[in-house]
Amino acid sequence: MASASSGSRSTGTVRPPVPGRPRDTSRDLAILEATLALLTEVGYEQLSMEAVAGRSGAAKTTIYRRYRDKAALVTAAVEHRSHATPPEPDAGDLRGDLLGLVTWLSQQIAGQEIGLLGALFTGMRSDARLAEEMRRILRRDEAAMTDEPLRKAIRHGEHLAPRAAELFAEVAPAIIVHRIVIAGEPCDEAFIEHLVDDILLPLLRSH
Amino acid sequence: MASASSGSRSTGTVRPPVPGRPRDTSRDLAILEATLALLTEVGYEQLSMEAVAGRSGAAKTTIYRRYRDKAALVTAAVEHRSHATPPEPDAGDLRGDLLGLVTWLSQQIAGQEIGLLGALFTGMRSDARLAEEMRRILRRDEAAMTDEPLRKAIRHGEHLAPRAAELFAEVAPAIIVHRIVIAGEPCDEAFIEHLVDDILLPLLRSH
Amino acid sequence: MASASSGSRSTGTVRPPVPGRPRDTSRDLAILEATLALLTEVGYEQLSMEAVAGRSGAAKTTIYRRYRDKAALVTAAVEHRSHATPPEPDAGDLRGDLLGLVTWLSQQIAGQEIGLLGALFTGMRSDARLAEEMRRILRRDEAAMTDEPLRKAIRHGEHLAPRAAELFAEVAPAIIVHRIVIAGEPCDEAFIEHLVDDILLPLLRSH
Amino acid sequence: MASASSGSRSTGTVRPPVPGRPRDTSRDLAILEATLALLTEVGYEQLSMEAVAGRSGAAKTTIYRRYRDKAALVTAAVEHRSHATPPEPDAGDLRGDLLGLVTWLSQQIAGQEIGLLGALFTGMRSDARLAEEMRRILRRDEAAMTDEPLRKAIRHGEHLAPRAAELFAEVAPAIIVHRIVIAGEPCDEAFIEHLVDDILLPLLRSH
DNA sequence: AAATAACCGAGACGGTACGTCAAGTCTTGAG
DNA sequence: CTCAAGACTTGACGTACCGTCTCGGTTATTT
Repeated sequence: MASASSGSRSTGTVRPPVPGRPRDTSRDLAILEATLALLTEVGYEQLSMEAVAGRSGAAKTTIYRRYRDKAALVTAAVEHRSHATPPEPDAGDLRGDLLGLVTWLSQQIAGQEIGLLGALFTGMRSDARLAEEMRRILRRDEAAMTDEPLRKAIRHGEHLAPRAAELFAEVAPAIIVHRIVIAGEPCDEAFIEHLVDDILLPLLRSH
Repeated sequence: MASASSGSRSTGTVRPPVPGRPRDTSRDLAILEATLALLTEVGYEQLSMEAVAGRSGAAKTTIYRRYRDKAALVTAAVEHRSHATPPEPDAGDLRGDLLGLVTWLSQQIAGQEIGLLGALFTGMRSDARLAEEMRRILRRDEAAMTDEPLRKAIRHGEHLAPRAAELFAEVAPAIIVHRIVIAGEPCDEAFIEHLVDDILLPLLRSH
Repeated sequence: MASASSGSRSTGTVRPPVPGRPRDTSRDLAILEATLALLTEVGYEQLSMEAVAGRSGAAKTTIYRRYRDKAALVTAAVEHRSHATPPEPDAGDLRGDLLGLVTWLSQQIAGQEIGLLGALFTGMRSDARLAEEMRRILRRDEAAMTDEPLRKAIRHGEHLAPRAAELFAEVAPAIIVHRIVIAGEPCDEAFIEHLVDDILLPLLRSH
Repeated sequence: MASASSGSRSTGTVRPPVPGRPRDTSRDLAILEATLALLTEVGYEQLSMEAVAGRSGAAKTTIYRRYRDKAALVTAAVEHRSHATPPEPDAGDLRGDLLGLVTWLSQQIAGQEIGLLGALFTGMRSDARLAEEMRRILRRDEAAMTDEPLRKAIRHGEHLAPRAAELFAEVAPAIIVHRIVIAGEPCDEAFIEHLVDDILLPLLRSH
């Protein structure tokens, strides 16, 4: 990858000391945070490497040493952002848990995933490897936001469809993303109730 | 509309004789077709006005006289493309009809909608009006591809959920787009059967 | 050459009207004059295309459309500068005429040729064609400054060496350039008298 | 001097024992030879410190510890190169001796001096002290190549102009450099004969 | 023997300028 | 007024070197 995930994380043994001046980790942080800020402010298209350099106080070369191009930079920035943890299901019944989970999920998608989708579209053609990397992040995030939380939500032994968690992970994010991007409408309370009552609950309860 | 065109097309009355050389309608066609071809070949980001001008044989001026920028051009080009008509349901049973419809639908999305999504992401920040236009097209197309066909498919009086057609139109395209874009996997036969058997049929039959 | 000397200058007939917007000649002028000014101020090495663009008010692309690189630009700028005309010999005797001519010649070389020599050294390796062009200018200028003036100076029928004019053109500029560049000393009155009395006159009068 | 080196090499007295690891003299040699090689290959302008470091196997730090910048490095490299000794005059007559001397001289200039001239042009504006240093080397070399050899050549008591040696040292290198740099033509046999017969001999014999 | 100090390689760092590309605007001559 | 052609300004791209600055590690002399 552009940014070394370096590996060798758990060898336990001494790592062979790389020669030369080590990278300044404070630069990494400044670059990624400037990228995230600009991504939120102006979107993927309008985000320029020049602006990232300016805001982060790093030279352009310092950025390019780490990330081969804009798409890689944005990927890393999104990868780096703090991972929000889903809320604990606490409503006591499945419908309440689902409402809470879907509400939180739609906020996460609206706030964070949209920027990454721009990078995905741009990089898709020119760099398949990079596109795959972005997809990996998106999938991992969606899984984290849906899979485990749902298993908790259905702990009450309700009589649900087999593979209910997988179904939820497949359907809920798809419909939320579709609404935000294609429909261009916010995920308000009415929509979330509709999603839970008319789609998710019938689906999960079907056998 | 982005395109100033439209004007005076079928008023029936005398059109005020505009002075000067009239627009060459063959240019319109050449421009839009070059745009569509390039959109398919290289994607939205890599599509350059320069290349459209070169391939269509039109001058850049001629393009900008019609479309104020790249996003508007792509919007018009997608708007212009020939509208495919959904297949007639002919399997005799609901599952067979759904399989046929979903197969055709996923091909349409994979082939045509993806290009427009790039324009949508680009234009979203800079031009809300344009984004809305692109969404209008996407919504209209999805509706055309789902609403009417489904009504035909359920003509047999099966015992379906109320508003089954709306549900289908909301769920099916969302999941297909999500699979293509986020998962990056093709909509092959196995996936389509899964979509129909595990998601759509349970959902439509729930009451 | 990078800049079209275009030719067709004396065809007398209509020149086939090239399509497209013609180049803005005011840009040519501004670019060349900014180049000359900067060349004088900071020298060849420190002259940057960026600075030329800034001072001339032209975009970098406008410069690169005309001149493929810095060396070509400087060549054109020096080519463009106003050609000074040598003084009329009016001293009445050969020595006086030579003193006047050499004085003027050394001023020209000190003021104008030095900048071009930097471009010559830079371009020599990377672009033989360009180097040849610069040499052509240098030779032409030196010839104009030495050949014709000397013929006038020796009009009195003095008993000079055959090919005296060629000898002068070969020796005088060489020694002047050498003094300025290698010795790094100015061509003051004492040096000029030395050059005329100890080198040029003996040489021209030898038979 | 640019290089702080030199010091204390043959004073015979005790040199104040500087603490710390002494400089690795093998590095000096590698750096200077890499510089000379690159200077010949690509010329002054294209010679980069990075390339010198790469070829010499030395780190950039090690170079900059010795030479403050490119011009100083090149100066030192040219200073360091082996000094060729002029051929003994052995033709028996003045013309033959001059032909031999000028032939050798033009080879030296073509092979070694040209590179230094690039450094001279570059450094002239930015660092007068450095330019003066380069001029010192050039002058010293030219003097070594012309002064002493000529005195030997004219040992036969020929009837020559007073200060003939100085005249030769002033005229011959100037014309050779001029031909190579400005005319861009090689110093072949015909030119050398012309230089000796039409310029040097008449000049030296004039009284 | 230890401490100190300068050396060395490697390479990261903030910069400047490069030469290129595409965007969107402007200007010509011809129709 | 339209068209093709192409010049124009603007702004960002990604690259190459510049000269400086850490690093880990290596010799030397001095305590």
